[in-house]
Amino acid sequence: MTRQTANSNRSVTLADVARLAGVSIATASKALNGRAQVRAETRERVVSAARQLSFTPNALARGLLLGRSGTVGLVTHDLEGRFSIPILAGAEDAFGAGQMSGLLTDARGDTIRERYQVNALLGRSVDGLIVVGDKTDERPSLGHDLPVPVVYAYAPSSDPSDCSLVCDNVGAGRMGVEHLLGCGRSRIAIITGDPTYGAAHERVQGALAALAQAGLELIGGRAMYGSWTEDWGRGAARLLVDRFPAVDAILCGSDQVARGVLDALRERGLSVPGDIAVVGHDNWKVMALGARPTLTTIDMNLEELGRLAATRLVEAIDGHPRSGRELVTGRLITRNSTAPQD
Amino acid sequence: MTRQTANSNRSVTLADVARLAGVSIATASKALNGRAQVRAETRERVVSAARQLSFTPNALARGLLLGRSGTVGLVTHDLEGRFSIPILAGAEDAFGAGQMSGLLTDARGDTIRERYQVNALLGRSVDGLIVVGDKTDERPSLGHDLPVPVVYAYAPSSDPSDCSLVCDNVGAGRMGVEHLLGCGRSRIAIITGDPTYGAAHERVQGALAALAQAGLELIGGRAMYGSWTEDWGRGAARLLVDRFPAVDAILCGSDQVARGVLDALRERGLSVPGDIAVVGHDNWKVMALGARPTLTTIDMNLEELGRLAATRLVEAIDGHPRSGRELVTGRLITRNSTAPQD
DNA sequence: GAAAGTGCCGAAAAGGTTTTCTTAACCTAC
DNA sequence: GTAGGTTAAGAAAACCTTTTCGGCACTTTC
Repeated sequence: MTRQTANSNRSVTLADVARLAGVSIATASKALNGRAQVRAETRERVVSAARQLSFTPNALARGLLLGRSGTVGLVTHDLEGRFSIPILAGAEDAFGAGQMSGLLTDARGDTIRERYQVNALLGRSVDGLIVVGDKTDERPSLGHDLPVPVVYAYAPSSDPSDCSLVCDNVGAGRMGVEHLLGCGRSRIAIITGDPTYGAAHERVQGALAALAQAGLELIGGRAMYGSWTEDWGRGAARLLVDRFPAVDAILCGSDQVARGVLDALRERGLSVPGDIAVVGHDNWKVMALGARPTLTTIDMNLEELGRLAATRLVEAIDGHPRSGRELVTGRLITRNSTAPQD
Repeated sequence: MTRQTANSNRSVTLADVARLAGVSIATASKALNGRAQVRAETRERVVSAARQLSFTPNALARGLLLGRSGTVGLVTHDLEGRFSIPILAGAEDAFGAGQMSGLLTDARGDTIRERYQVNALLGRSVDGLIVVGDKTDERPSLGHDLPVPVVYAYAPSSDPSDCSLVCDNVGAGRMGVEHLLGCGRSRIAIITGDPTYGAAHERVQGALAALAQAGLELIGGRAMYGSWTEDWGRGAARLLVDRFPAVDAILCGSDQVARGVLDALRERGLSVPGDIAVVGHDNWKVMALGARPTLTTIDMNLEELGRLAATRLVEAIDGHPRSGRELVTGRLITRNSTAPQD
């Protein structure tokens, strides 16, 4: 049995196109890729043959030859997808439709696993890597002996010569306080989350700076740290209003915490924002929109961060790497918890 | 300048391993792949050479040759990642570490985009496709003229000869009611979500069947449809307890709805589960655990669904396709909203 | 009319791996 | 000692595309 038996399940190759167009494989390739040395009429013939056969070039063969696969590896530690999915979406946008695909793997916070995944991805000849963390704290670098560029998103690399994209937590804290000041509040308290998270401290730091600039002090003297839960938000809010009834605004470390705070305030008979204004952090839609009143919060612009990460990666792949940490500023989303908008 | 100049950024190939081990490329390949015709001592030498050079086979070259790339395409419509991320995780588990990688693309609910993504994935020689929907309603089939098998997850294909994996919504409804009956409740009402979602109806259908079996009728005579929001849950719960004060249990269509229901009941001074027991649906952790009391709910076993989807896909790739719809049953997670567990 | 130049096209190599087929070496049995 | 058999290893083809380089045919220029 010879090889030219009809092989229906084999996909159409460039050779098929060339045969149909009556040219060589080389010419067909040049015609389809817009290379110069092809007569217009020939090119036309090839293109129409390709269309007729609905030819799709084999990305594997091309990748093997060029040493570029047109794929990037995405190593995520955030299985909830709260951070990595918007980042992936942004990356897809930045790469341009169909030009680049993302190989997504999940390392589940495990360094060994991460190393393993990176190797698997390198074996697939990815052109670059984006590492997405699950918190904004520094993480160890993957090192510089990798054959492809790496961009760290959300969690920056501890090595300042790596390229990292992070949220501007300090700026976010500042932004929250400035908004509250602009709403006429001056007795501001902070209820935030887990003190082992750098993000919690950074946001507080920014808030304190803004307060200091306005010549104000934090109600209670210090931020209240706990956990990133509604439960803690409720408990902390009760404690706060009992000890400092004069408080007129609460800046929260996350939307979950803010949600708990809002519930506790309502149960204490305090009106929001009448008596106390509340600002959250994350713009986690289901939380912020389900809250009563709907929650003013800071959106970290994760899609933008993702787009930027992808852009930086493409630049690096094209031979123009950057290094250092780049801050992505958030934006305030005003809703009813600071300024009723009926 | 010759080619053998140290080329540090070029990765180590099988030829390098073979040279170090003092064998031919063919032998090296056979040794590393566990083929038979290699002497044990030779194999040992090759393996240690490979380890020494930290050799990783080039997946592109292998894929090109075998016609299998070792990647599967994941087309998702659920950018929130609420469904697709657990499914991806399950798939990764099922494929086995590093054996298969998932090329994730997001079609954003757009059929044109989906078609485009599928073609891009096929160009990358994926071995199969998993299509993840964003709701449990039927979706159009991708057709049977694709060169690779397709498995539909969460949203089944409208073509019954496709292989689809779906949640057992009917069973979930039944499960919820049976749990409530077991807790001694008999005056059960249903507050669910958007009536344009088949899932809403199916869960109701299962619940009604279980009620009928117990010789009971639904309080209010019919399920209350609205939207998948807390707002609706609150409003519906108020309406319900005003009109039917005797109700002693509410089965909710989602955790978000349940959350609203719980809030409204608490504000009406009704105790949960003392006066009224509440069951949710989804086991969306932040919702269910943040609720007061914590929410008994039905987990749809999405990881399991994902694992199963991946398993079915691998089977199909290996030449053993299945067709038809396969139900994945959920499991009840009991928390304090039906049975206090202090 | 010959030499130089130009425009198009095709042959072939390269990229890294797997598999088939061939060869070489060694052993067993008569 | 030779024929036949068995085992281990290597040579080469195949997968599909891109690019370089060579060559052919035709045009221009003196």
